[in-house]
Amino acid sequence: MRHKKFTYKMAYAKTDLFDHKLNSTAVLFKALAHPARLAILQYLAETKVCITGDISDELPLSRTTVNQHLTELKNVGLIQGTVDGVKVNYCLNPEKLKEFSELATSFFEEISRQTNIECK
Amino acid sequence: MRHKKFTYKMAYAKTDLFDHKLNSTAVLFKALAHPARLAILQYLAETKVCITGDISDELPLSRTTVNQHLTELKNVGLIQGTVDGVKVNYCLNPEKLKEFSELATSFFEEISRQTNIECK
DNA sequence: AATTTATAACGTATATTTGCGACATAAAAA
DNA sequence: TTTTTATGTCGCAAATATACGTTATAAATT
Repeated sequence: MRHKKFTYKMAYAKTDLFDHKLNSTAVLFKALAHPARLAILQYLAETKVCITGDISDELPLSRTTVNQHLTELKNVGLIQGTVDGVKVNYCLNPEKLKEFSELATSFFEEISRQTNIECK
Repeated sequence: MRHKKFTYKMAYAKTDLFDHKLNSTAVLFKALAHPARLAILQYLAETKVCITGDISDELPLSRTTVNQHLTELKNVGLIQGTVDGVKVNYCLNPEKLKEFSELATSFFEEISRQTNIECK
């Protein structure tokens, strides 16, 4: 235990106690932490044409759930949706995608720099 | 709704319905989806010397919670722990780290291939 | 105007994650 | 041997995540 000066009783969500960049990176990884969301991204990448939300026909999930995942991806900016009458055309956001890719890559590079570690 | 032939009543954890590689990738991202775990990895990378579990002194979290995060990282193979008497020396697993890095990179590349998408 | 279609929003149930204190264990030190 | 030290395990509480049905809304179609 050795004298912790932190005595919060609240549980969970202590993300504000960490470095800003670490949080951003974690948020990025969290957005990609579900196969459905990865599948959605892949689907949007394959069908170059922007596709409406009925991606649910391609996934073993209900429309509601897919919509929820879409919203999550939209919240982090990985995809965009433009309204077209009743429909919504979704597509990838290349800029954000690149930004995220670089963030992930830099994290891996940063911690992979010293590989000469021996865990005896 | 358009005629879904999926009528599971069970909620949650439908990961078995997705592609194996997608699941692996999602598991990887999930392991990195918390700032504490990222901080632990960074700490282990900085202190080249393998360090014991009292990484908790470096983080605003209790020893128990840190231990939990360490276990998660151990479960996916990102870190290793070798017993040394009462202590446990933790260190990064360079191979797994590289493997994960490549998996992430290939995913990003795969979906970033076609960037000429216009979300009109 | 009534119906269809596509989405989003709301509410709910369940599973998982996060966080922690308390206790157990075992090696090392006194 | 008693005490200290370092870890791990257990159980609990609270917050989130996941999944889905139902309902609401609004554009398009009939």
